[in-house]
Formats: sequence, C-alpha cells, structure tokens
Amino acid sequence: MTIVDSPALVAGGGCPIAPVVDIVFSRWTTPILWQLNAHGRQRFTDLRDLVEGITAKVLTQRLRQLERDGLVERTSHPEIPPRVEYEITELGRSLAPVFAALVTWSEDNLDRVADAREGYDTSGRPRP
Amino acid sequence: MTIVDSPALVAGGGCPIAPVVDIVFSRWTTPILWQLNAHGRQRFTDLRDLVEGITAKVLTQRLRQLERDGLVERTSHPEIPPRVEYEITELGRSLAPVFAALVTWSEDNLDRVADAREGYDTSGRPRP
DNA sequence: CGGGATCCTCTTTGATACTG
DNA sequence: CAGTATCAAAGAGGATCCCG
Repeated sequence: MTIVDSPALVAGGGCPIAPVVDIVFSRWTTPILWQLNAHGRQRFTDLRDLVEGITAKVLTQRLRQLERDGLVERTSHPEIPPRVEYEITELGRSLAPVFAALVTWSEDNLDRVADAREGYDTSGRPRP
Repeated sequence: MTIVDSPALVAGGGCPIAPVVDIVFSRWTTPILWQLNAHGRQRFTDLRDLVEGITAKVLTQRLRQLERDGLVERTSHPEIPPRVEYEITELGRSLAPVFAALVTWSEDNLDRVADAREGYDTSGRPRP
C-alpha cells in the first residue's frame, strides 16, 4: 500500500489531491511554511513570534509533522540554554508553484468571494 | 474591512494565502468540488454517494459554505419528492490551475514524502 | 428526497505548570 | 530555551428522529 491509496485518501472521498491537502493544508502548516520560506532558518521562539496566534504546544506538533513529511528540517544544538533551529527543505520549497497559484487566484478572485458572501447573506439563502 | 484583513487572516499567522486556504481547503471542500467538477451537476444524494465517507449533515454544511462563497450553485425544484441539484460555478472552475498544480506536485513529490516518513519513523526522530 | 433539530462522542485546542 | 505533561474547554463530527 502506497501513500496514494492509504486510508486517508479513501476517506478523502475519492479525490486524487486529498493526500496533498492533508500534508500541506492541515491547520497552521501553511503559515509556518510561509514564514520559514520568507525569513529563512528560525529558532523555535522566533518562529512562534512570526506565526501570530499559535501556541508553543501546537507549533511543536505541527513542526514534528512537517519534519516527518520532509518539508522542514530540525537542527538541535546541544548547548545550555538549548538552541533549536528550523528550516524549510528543498522539498518544502518545491511547493512554491502551488503557493504562487494560490496567490494569483487570491488576487483575481478573493473579492468575488466577498461579493458572493454579501449577496448570500443579504438575500440569497436557500429557499425550500 | 475587506476579506484580506479579516480576523481569519490575522489568525492565520500573517500569511497572505490564509484566506484562500480557509475557503478552498477546509475539510471535505476539495473532494466536493472535485466530484462536482468531474461529474457535473448532481443531486444531493448522488453527490453524497460520490464523496465517500461524508454524512448528509456534514455535506449540507459544506455545501452551504461553498454556496455562500460562490463556488457552488444550488438549484431547488419545488416538486414532491423534492429535488435539489448542485453545480460548480465559473468561480469554482477558476480554481482549476490551483488543483492542477497540486496534481503535478503530487505526481512529482508524494513518494518523497513517503520516503521521508519512513526515514523519520525508522531512525530520524528528534534527539535532544 | 433533502434536509433541520437534537443529543452525544471524540478529537483538537487552550491554559497552566514543570523540566533538562 | 525548547519543549513535555496535565487538565479543562471547545468545536467538529456521527447517529438518530422527524418533517415538508
């Protein structure tokens, strides 16, 4: 069994991109990758400050997951006090085209979503 | 206040693509859009069967959200028994390049993620 | 048939305290 | 500093029943 026919994909409703979505777009992973890509190698605390709103506990969880998936590399310096640095990997950087496509779509269509929401909230709600 | 400086984005850790991620990659939305795009207009029950694993309640919630965001259009036929059809909109189809980028990335890199996971689980776990 | 309402479970998250 | 442990809170999701 490979990653593409894992239970996660089957649970994804028969959608070919369900695995990537699980890997790249689970909660907090996008901001973490974005900040690591924008600011380079970061210490744990500095990264926590860059990713606004995240707690240390959750940041640790997400970094472990990203490290396991090969998108982020962890470097521990055996010093006192301890120093741990995180860096985006080449595999992580290979997501750049995906992120670029999302930026483009945002610029072109985010205001259309806002319009749709306004119309829906005003008068478009489902009628039976 | 526009959609791009909404609380959701601020909570997204200062990441420019956080709004799109909220809209497009919340749970189940990708499989739903994928199936609607692949199979065209669908009745509620048929769509539920296409999206494996989803319950009627959750499908309704997600469809409401997608309709509000303008990605899906709902058509209700006042008959007995009732008939409701869902269809992807032009705005929804404009996501095609994003989805295509994800397919490409999957084909090129999903096995690398699998390798990274195996290495991590075998011997790569964080050492203090 | 397409849901809405209700109840209940279970995972995720937050807050706080503690340690090598 | 960079976590881990623990407990409490919250929200998502499932199961079931009912209605137009």
